[in-house]
Amino acid sequence: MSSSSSVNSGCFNPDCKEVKPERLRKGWRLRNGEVAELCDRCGSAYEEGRYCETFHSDAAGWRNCESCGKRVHCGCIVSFHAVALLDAGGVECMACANKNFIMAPNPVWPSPLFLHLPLPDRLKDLSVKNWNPFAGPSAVATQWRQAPNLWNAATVQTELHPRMPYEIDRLNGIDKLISGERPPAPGMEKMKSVDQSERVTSSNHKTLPPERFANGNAGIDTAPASNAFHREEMAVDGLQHSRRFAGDKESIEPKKGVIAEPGRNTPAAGINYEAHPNVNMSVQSIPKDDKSSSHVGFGLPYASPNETNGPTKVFGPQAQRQTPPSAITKPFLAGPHNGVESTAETLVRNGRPRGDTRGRHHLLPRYWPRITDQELQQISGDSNSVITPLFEKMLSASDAGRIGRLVLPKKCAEAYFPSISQPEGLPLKVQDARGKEWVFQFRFWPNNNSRMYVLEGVTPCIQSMQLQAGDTVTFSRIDPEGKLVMGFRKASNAPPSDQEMQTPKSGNGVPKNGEVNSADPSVWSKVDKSGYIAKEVSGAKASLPTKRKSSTLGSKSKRLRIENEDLIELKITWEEAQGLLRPPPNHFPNIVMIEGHEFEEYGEAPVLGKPTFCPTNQVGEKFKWVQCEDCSKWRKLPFDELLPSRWTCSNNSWDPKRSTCSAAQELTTEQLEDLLSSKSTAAPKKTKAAKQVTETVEASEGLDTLANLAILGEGEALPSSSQATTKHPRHRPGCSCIVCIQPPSGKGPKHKPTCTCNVCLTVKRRFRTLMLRREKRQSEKEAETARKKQQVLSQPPEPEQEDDPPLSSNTSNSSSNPKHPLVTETVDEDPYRKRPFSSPLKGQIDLNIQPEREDETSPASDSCSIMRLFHDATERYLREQRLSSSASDRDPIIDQIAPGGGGGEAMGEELDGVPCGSGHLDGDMDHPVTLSMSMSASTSATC
DNA sequence: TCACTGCATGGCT
DNA sequence: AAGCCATGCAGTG
Repeated sequence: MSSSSSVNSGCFNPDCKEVKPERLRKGWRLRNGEVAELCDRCGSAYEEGRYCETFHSDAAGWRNCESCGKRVHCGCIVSFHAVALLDAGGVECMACANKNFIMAPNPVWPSPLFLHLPLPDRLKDLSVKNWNPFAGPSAVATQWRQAPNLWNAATVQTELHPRMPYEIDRLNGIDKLISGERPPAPGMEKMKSVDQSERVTSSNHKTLPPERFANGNAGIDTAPASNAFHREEMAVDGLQHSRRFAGDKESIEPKKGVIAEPGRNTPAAGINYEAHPNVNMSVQSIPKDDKSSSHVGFGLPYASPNETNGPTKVFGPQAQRQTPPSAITKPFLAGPHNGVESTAETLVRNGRPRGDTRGRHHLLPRYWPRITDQELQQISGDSNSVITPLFEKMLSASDAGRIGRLVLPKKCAEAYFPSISQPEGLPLKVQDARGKEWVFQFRFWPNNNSRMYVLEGVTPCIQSMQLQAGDTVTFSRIDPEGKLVMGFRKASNAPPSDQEMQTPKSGNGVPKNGEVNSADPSVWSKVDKSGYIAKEVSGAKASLPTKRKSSTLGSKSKRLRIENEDLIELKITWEEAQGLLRPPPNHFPNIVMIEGHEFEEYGEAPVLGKPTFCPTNQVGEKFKWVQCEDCSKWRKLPFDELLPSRWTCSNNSWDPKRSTCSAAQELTTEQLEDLLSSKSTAAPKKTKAAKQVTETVEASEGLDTLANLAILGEGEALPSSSQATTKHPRHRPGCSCIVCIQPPSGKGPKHKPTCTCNVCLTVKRRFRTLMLRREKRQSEKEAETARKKQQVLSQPPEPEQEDDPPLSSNTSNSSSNPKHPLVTETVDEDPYRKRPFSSPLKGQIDLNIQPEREDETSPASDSCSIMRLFHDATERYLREQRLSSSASDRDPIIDQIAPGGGGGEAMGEELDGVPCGSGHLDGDMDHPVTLSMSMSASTSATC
């Protein structure tokens, strides 16, 4: 401390007799930025507003309140905040000033007075139920630069020393600024005076719901916004108010200088740090693009959507932009929704000048917290906690990846998180859904003259919450505890408008829906390093972020994802997916038995559709049975009935009596089972569907996916379908290909050569289909070649680079053949053809292949792995054929691939010789099929 | 070889 | 066109 009194026996008060106080209490902010330390007695006097009466009774500067006549001291740093200077001259005590402020028709003038209100008075007069955010007991909490801290209730107050103007700044690391390290703030430098009449409306003050004040949100301003304010901004604002009050706008600049220069840090400067929530009311009409709004300090950048419904709905056009307008009703709810200037929060944040922030005054909608009032209520529970949604963010693959870094939206970070000046940042305590506290490192990286904020060390938390890419984390604050809560919303959950977005919480402000979803951690998958997400994401609706560079939608798609509730993620088992495949019209599938499993084979792309079955009754009438996706009851429909993507009983216009879910099912489950089992096609799946009624909801989600996919048409047609899945960037939500249906890398069963899982079986089955096609093409090709040879008898045929090589030939030199992608895709596997079965994938099927990329070579691992499957598939298929098929039914493919009937390696060698493709094979065989299904299943007709 | 860290890159708003 | 930010990637241990 620079004061001579600092040499005093510990108590800063030179008049104090206390030599060695047991403990020191915080007093007023000194000009050097430090805080006067007082003994208990002096500190108590200070806190109670008796300091000057006690120690300065004989000093000059005593005046009488113009209103109540009370004697007030206005001549020292201690008492500075206890008086208000009146426009007409004279002074008022804070009590009167406060009263007048509240009641005055034009509340503008007193605003600065509040800045001067000594803490004790502030607390008493304002009856602020502080929603204070982060003024918690922890050191971390004190890092928060939240304006509302100024209005912390006593509970908070006790956690800290009495709130003095500078003190808060110090707590937030602003002391540095005061010490001269504070960089120039554009908002200050460019600060313009704004007509008070534009910034404040008396009605606002008068009509503020009590809780507004109770929350410390001071009317229009809401918590987050308040939080967003930086001390600097507040200071600026305070200055402005102060100067306005003094009727000397021009003197603002000098004042700013005072703030920035510790040596000149006068009490007046200190005032600037004493923003008052009430003053926040003054910002509404600040032109949003007016940088001067930065000074706003008082104007919370964000206001709750509620506010648009309330008496304080005075915001500009942006105020109308709240997302789900009806979603949030709590007055205290705050968020960026209103779009009210957020410039202030960033202009001088972190002590760095904010460049051009015009037009970026509010958070992007994608970060708006979409929490309903109900959710807030649930979060706050029975307690008096006040939940302040701050922002939310959908987890990207990077966020959810193992790297453990959650990229924070810059504005959010700067608005709601503590100010950090060093890249190392600081630890941040965050409470998760289960009330568990985590400490993340909140830091930033310099990035293009800007910053990139991240939360590090989030992996454990994210895993704990079972979050994946596509899920959304929400940051809220619980007051008065001031805890930062990291809630979450699963991608599968309904959007806020459904009021399902977040959920009852576990008392700590955490939504429960996620917990519900994650009740069984076993069903959750982790996001692997590649950013794949598990298909098990419960529910069907998902909005998955994709790799930015592989996405055709980019950031724009984010909003689409958010808003497009039709987006769903495949969540069915492979078996279920199999059951969704129907033979195309006028085609009858071949039933193939592989390892005792019955599979359909389609000569052409199958139809994708809802799980219906179309039996024929005794009189030859054909009809269709379809399952309601709500109640899982099966309903009978005309055979030619076209089904929507989601069919429920309510869609049953054909049978009004059974157009509600409450209507009884026409057939018993047993009868249905009989029907299903008697149906030859897709028996496994359909039988299962009939039997496992309880699982039909889940299945139907998958059906939804597939049906939607079919209805929506081919991939790029709609954003939803064009969006690559995180699981497999090249695939689309709803993709039923083997890549997408198989558990993510590292999850699920290992695929050994003897594996008989559905995935492997499917690979085998499709391999056979491929072989059949290839055989057919090959035959055609050979015929064509023969014709050519006849035409050029005397000349040796040109190497047909463009043609499919014979099945038995080495295809290593084959090049891309646009005419025969199926074939040409197989060439890339050549380098790996002869590799032994030692896949580096260790038995897994690597999903990270890009079937569409015919010009690329899949990793060797893919090749090996897939090849192994093909080997195995063929092997088993042959075995099966030998067992179950007659000689006359021999598959030409078999004859060709396994002429020797050998097994094992021999078989593998034979197969290697077949240009069947490696990693591409999957995509070749599968993905195109998926697309075909999409196209051919446009009606979901499945019969 | 892997995990981690910090910065760079570039698509997108 | 500046800035944001998802992601890549080199360096390091």
